[in-house]
Amino acid sequence: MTELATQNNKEINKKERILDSAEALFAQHGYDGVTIRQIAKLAEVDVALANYHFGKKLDLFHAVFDRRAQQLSDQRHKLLAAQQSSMQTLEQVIEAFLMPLKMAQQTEDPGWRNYLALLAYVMTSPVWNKIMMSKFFDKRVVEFIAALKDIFPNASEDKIHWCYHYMSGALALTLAQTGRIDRISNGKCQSTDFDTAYELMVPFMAAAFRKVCD
Amino acid sequence: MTELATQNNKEINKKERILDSAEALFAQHGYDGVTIRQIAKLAEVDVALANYHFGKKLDLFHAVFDRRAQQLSDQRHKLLAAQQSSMQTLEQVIEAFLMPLKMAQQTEDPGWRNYLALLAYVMTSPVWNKIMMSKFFDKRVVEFIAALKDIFPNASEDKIHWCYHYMSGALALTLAQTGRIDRISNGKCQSTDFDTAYELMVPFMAAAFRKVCD
DNA sequence: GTCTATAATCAGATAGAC
DNA sequence: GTCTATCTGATTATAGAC
Repeated sequence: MTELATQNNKEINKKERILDSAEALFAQHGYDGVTIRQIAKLAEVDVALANYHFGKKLDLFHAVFDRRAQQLSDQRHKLLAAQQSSMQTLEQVIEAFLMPLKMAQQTEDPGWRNYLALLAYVMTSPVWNKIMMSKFFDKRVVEFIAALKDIFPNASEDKIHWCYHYMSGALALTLAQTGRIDRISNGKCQSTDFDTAYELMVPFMAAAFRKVCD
Repeated sequence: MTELATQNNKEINKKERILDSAEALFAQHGYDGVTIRQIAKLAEVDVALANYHFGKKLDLFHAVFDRRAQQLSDQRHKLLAAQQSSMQTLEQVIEAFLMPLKMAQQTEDPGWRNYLALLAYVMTSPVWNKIMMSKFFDKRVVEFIAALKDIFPNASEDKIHWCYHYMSGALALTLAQTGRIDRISNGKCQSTDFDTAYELMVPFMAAAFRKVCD
């Protein structure tokens, strides 16, 4: 747990430290697997401070989720809109959808990696998905689906949606960083190798979409 | 919560009812999101009974996970071994890998659907994945990867592993039944439509594997 | 803003009667 | 096997001093 607290955390203000620590712990153990006390301990602040700044535990969870969601969603929107204005290849549309995540995951800030693991948790949870994903992300997915419809004007909507579902699952597992690919491949591949993860995902998904939607 | 308890549950013995209820609740809310008391209430048994039969909460969780894991793993092994003995197409190998899940999810028994949602929870959790997936499932994945290596003898191992990773993610999200595809497609697709989910997944994944591994 | 102290609740686990 | 009762500890949340 201590290794999650970076040295320079000490310089950031306490409110941000609470968000960072909550982000890291919620991503690892889920909402119910984390206590305010654990968060406060990791953030090296008093237990009562989380409540003072964010109110109830559930409010803190939402605050953590929302903090980077807007930023991510905006970036996605911008890239997808830029694509839609001109004729684009399937690969470019998929890349535009994945780019913000790839960028976020490759940044120096470990907070972004924690956040994306949290996003994976929310995406795959039957409970949280319904509550949280419609706030920021569903809109962007609808835009992505629209771009796909332009590329596959003759495909049935069902097929496009199912294809997106498969891609979304592959993406979620990548964000989650479970370490399973490391284990199964005997260390030949790493969950943290995002370069490869995104590089291969684009042709993989493009070929798959074409097969089903063309 | 009450709707999860089926009428005929009343006839099954209490030990099984505890497992069934724990399975349903753990799948929905995760390990930490469920209390022994909730499980007992749903199973309509006394709180102390769970402890009597299964010991600690963590032991109960393992008991739930293990109950159907062996069965699933055996079926997968049988189908993959049958495939490997003769030359097979990529589609057939993928289908052999998915078949046991498809069958389980399509059965009348809602317990199997709950179990597969639990499996998705374990697969996507950084914590539980490391503890639980190696017990039964990693071995079968290695067999599946071996079959893929036969089909793509010239592909680098890394690429095969990453492709499997994407498929595994798509599968996990399907098992999780989050209801997101229903929401995004405005009800045109359903998370519970496993016929379509598996029917489209085979050509989708086959084309994707070929693109990356050929 | 920060911390101490505490209230109120609820968790897991078990002892012991039947 | 089953249930009642209870112990122990932890948790959220907050009131109030500084």
